[in-house]
Amino acid sequence: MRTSWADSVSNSAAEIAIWDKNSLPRPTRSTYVPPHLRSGSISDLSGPVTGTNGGSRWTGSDGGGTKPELRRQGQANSYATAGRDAAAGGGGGGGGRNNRSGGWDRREREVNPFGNDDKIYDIKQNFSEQENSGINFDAYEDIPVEASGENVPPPVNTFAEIDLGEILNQNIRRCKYVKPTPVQRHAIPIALAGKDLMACAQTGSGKTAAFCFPIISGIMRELYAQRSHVGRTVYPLGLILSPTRELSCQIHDEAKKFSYQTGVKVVVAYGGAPINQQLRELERGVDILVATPGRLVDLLERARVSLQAVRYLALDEADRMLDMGFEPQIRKIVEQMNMPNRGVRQTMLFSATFPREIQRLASDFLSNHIFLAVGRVGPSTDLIVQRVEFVLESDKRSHLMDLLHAQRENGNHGKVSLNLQQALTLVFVETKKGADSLEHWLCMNGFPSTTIHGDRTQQERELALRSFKSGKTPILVATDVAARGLDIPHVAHVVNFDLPNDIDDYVHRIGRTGRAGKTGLATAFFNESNLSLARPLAELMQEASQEVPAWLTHYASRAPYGGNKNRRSGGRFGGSDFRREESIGKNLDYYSGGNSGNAYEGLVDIAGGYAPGVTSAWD
DNA sequence: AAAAAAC
Repeated sequence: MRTSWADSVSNSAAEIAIWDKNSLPRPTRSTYVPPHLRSGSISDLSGPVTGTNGGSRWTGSDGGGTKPELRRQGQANSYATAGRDAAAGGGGGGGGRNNRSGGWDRREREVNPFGNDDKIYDIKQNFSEQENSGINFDAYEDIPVEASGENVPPPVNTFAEIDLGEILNQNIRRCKYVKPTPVQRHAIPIALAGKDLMACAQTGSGKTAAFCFPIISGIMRELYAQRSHVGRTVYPLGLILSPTRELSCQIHDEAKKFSYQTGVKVVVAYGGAPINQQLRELERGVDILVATPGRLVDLLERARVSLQAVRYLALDEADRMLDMGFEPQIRKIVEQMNMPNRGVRQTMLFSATFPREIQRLASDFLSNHIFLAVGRVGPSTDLIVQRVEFVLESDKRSHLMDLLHAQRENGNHGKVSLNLQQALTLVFVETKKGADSLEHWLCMNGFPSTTIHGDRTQQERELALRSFKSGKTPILVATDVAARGLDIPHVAHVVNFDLPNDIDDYVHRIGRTGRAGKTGLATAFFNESNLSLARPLAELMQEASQEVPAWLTHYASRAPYGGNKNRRSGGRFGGSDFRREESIGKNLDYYSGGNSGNAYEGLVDIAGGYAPGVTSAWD
């Protein structure tokens, strides 16, 4: 039972004040409240805990030009700790809140995310290297990059140049990151400069880090960004949204590594799992919340989370988040839930694919953003070999069986490998029912498989993913729930048993292989029910220097024009800035476009005029 | 038409 004091606080003082740190006195540090005292009798906290303002400094979310500082009002029971301030200095203390005496310690020891969590990922032990050191950086040297917008900060070449501070540098070393990937080289300076960002880039090349490091660093540096709560409502400073539960988990796992010992607390919330545990986790404090939209809305409606203090918003797989199914929910979260306005918060959108319509939608959430596109790895050949085969619906199963037998006999497509390193095969189908049925059939025919789709319980989904990752069931039959973002090492083969209707989905699906500089194979079963995909698929494959079968070219040439309805934004690698494209449409003058001052491009002649609908960078 | 996402 909450005390009346707490109730009155939550009624009257729930606002997060925004003020200018330069013109207002800095609040004195609030009293630390150890976790075991928090949910209990708050009234022990000697009433108003500090605060220099009278509590009337609420100014709404009008930025007034410069980015204002978001602050808790003083009179509530803020329990921000001193840890972050010291941690931001990067030196002396050698750690964040958790290392500090009087910190969270003892009761809540931060689990070392680099430590012995190999129960889940035990297959890694069987592979020769850590994942990240396996990245083939040479392949990244010459990739094309486009960045447009005002005052684009130049890219960096090393992590040292970025100056994220010693604690983050240690985590970078622990992650075995040697040097930043292309998306990191470009995106991190942009994000650190406080700019909004729309980025097309590969997930396999460290996209998560590209938005996590700036957010963590920003929260550490910001002396005024203190963790706070009012009653049972918590106020995260960073919010990361993703379209599937598994992807949210994955981002959370990574973010925990990046934030280790920084004192920045990352919590994940998603549906299908008991909410109580997530609530407890939130109550213990949250700086960065990683969530799927549905569960977040639930938490917001229960008033267990408020977005009022959000300073950093990141949407992963942003084009999916803004497509027809998700857009209303995202709009609700971003525009109708008290989140600071664009321009006040910093917004970062990441995806491999950014159709122009989605870019236009997304610009509602952005303020004078920089558009960044990082091209695919390698100039003409690719890490993913794509094959298309004409397979009648009725022949699909036996054809798959042939492939799997051949694969089994060849080992990993001819690669010399240990038994342990058996190739993982990811099979995409159209429907949940189809997934179950194919999985059952494969198992009956001697191919240990499992399946992941939205009709399975979350427990089943997570078990399936673990079983697949570990190699216990080296075949995973999946719907599009697994198409995006999931980083599953050692997927050697992606089979599009049923092709998707949207070429972007195809791009994301095949991107589950050929990750982190490794090679992969993607096989698609094409038949007359995929006619609308013929043209974009043929174009995509041609662009990626893949062998396009004559019959596919034939279908493509006869395909109805509507096959291009999901028209991509043009440009040869991952799309280009729709603002620029629209200005081209108006006056054909490339560089006089209103929004694209000071653009730079690397290594690619953007003005070359590529057909719309062609692009080849994947997430 | 299907998939995903809350209870």
